[in-house]
Amino acid sequence: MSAKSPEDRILAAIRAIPHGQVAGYGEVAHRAGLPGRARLTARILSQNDDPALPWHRVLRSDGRIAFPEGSKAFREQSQRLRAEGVKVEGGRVKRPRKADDLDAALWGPGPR
DNA sequence: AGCGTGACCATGT
DNA sequence: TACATGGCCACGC
Repeated sequence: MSAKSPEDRILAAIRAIPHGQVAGYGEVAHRAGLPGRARLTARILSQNDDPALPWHRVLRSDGRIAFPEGSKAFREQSQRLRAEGVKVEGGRVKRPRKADDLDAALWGPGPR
């Protein structure tokens, strides 16, 4: 059967991140069935060459962009995130907490 | 085999 | 929130 390599799993986990949402490196690794391999995720992304991979949805665990502020990649990532409705301020991503998310679900873009 | 480096993380202060 | 420390794992020299 398909004995997938860790790389394939991580890539799949990243592709599984919904539009407008973000995830941490460790979180991605965990979802890929590789707990504790956050650095592996980072390395995969640095080596990836798939333009269809939503790498911009992957951030550090504290919601910060993993690039130095002002760098090219940094601007690229923040811009893409904003294009998906994610707020980015000071190199940090305002990620909706559960409570805020619930609020948004009730009063925000949802039905009614 | 040892050492340094890296798109990291959890914990403590 | 910011900084320091220890841990993790893969790669190159």
